[in-house]
Amino acid sequence: MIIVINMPRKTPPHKKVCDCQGSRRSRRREAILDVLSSGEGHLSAEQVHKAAQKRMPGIGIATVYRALKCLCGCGKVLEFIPSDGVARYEPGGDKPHHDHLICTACGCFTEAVDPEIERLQARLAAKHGYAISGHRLEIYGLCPCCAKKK
Amino acid sequence: MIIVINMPRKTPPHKKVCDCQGSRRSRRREAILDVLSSGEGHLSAEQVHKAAQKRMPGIGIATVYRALKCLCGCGKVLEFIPSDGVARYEPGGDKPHHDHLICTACGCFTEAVDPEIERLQARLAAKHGYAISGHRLEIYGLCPCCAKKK
DNA sequence: GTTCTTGCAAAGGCTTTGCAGTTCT
DNA sequence: AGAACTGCAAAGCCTTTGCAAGAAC
Repeated sequence: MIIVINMPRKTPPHKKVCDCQGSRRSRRREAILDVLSSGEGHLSAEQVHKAAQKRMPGIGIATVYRALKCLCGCGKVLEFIPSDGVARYEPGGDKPHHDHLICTACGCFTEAVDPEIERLQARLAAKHGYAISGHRLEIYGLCPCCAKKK
Repeated sequence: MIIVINMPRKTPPHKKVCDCQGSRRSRRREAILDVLSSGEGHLSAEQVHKAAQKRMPGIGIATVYRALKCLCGCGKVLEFIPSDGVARYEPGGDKPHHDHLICTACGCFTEAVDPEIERLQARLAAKHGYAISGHRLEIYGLCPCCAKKK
């Protein structure tokens, strides 16, 4: 099974993010995790923040970012960064790997996976001498709803 | 043939970028295009700027960004945004579509393409009712050089 | 009491934009 | 002349960080 790995972002690795951190019970983190678990997924940090504020008024955006980093480190949340450069978050861990179909009209995300593609990716990597550790596939187009409207 | 399309970035579409613009002969734009054509490709805007300064001392970063946008609009340059969120540029137009293998150790880019994967992507999109307009595939791992070093 | 977490405000990195001056046609 | 291009500095967006206060263990 292939795990999606994002390119290293700006965060330098000298400041540990979630080795033993993120372990304390905290209402905000629980709220954030709850937002992602019960929500539609693929939320931006800002969207997570807004949703979390309904459950935890006063929660700050910095807390959201920090919690998301921790939760990503623990594997409880998955971060993925599409080509608009804005990170999206979804509940992780138990969820199997998947790629994304992204609607260029409404911006919605659909999860999809094709085992054959996964296999061929591994083959392609091997062909170029790469020791594959992850991948990211995004397919852009019109979702069924938006295609119908046109 | 599938063309890679990036998600819309922040630039709102009300300000036209390259309909009839970018047409004037300009030493800076020629320098920028030259950098990309003769260089190794996959350069960030900052790298393009640095290289362009050698040919055109005093050229500003804003000029580089504006020129790149124009050149992308004209198809002379391709922009692609990997998961670190920093745009990379490569000469476009005549070049056939390709995906990228990205080394997680040294950050180098390798171009690759597998027609079968392209086909399966189209199939996957169709299966979900998507009218596909583009895609982006990045495979992460250790490049042959870096793998050998470990 | 020690360590982790939080809010706020400030800063960071990449990119875009306003403006006045310059260059091209 | 008129439109496009340019450099500079300022601003924008998303994200991270320093700090002092608060909460968890």
